[in-house]
Amino acid sequence: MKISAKIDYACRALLELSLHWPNHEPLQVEQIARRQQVPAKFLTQILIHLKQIGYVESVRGKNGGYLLRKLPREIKLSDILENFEGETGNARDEKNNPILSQIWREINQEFRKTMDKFNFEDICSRKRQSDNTLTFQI
Amino acid sequence: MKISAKIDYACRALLELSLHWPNHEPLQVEQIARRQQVPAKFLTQILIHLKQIGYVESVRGKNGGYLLRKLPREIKLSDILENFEGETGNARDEKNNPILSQIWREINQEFRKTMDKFNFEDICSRKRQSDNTLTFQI
DNA sequence: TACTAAGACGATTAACTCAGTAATGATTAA
DNA sequence: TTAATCATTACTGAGTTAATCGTCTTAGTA
Repeated sequence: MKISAKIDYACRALLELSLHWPNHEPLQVEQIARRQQVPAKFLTQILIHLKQIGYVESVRGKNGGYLLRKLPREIKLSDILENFEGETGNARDEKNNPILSQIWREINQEFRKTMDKFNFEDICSRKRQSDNTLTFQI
Repeated sequence: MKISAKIDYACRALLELSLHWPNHEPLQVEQIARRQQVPAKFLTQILIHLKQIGYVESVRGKNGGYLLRKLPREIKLSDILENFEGETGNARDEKNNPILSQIWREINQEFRKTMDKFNFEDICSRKRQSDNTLTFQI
């Protein structure tokens, strides 16, 4: 079970934007990239994709940047994974080996259920909580 | 969640060998390939890998072929996935984003638990049962 | 015992995807 | 008008995937 850099980065960007929310000032690619240690140029591409699938909006020109287009609570990890990975099933053995095929489907469903449990409001809470803990420890 | 051709084919081969078990005649790559509709030469590589990680054994020379080296019940989908995918985690953000990192770990655990449920004895039963059903339907 | 065909073995390759860079264009606030 | 910023396209190198080719082993046999 591998999480590609792209998906990982997309989630980091959404986390950063969620932490920023509900502030209406757009957040620049450069800033997100710096805070989350992601290559900025690469992140640009990812944000464009996130925009196309409706999770963020962009403000062009000076003082532009990105903003969430949904409530953090409405964005789930499963959505992102599916949108970035494309088709989740494998049609390869649909015809030839229906049993295995069925098993992959069952596994996929379970997987999706797990991913559904994580939305960005919760992830933000966890982040804030862990930051507090850290502060106290220092 | 994508299942690569390699993993899919590996599972098909193991299914075929499990169905053949406990017969001690080795099963030829050519046969497995034909029955499961897998490119034979490619399957060879996969079987070599399965041999290296101890799931099958080979008999060389004429009348050679492959045999299971474990009981079907002892082979779980999770084993195969892990052995073929290599490392399951992503160390990318371990340092920078421990929260996301932790979440990926939790998801991975769930995933593993799901995959643990499937062993090849059960898959064989399902296969045999479905074949029977088909026969009755015809 | 030397030969031959069946069949495993392992190196190699072609195509593709992933991760990232670079260059250039379009848009807007100041 | 200019500087900041997103948008778009093309490119590249590394790594992976899917598949092939040629070689080595072995059983059977004349």
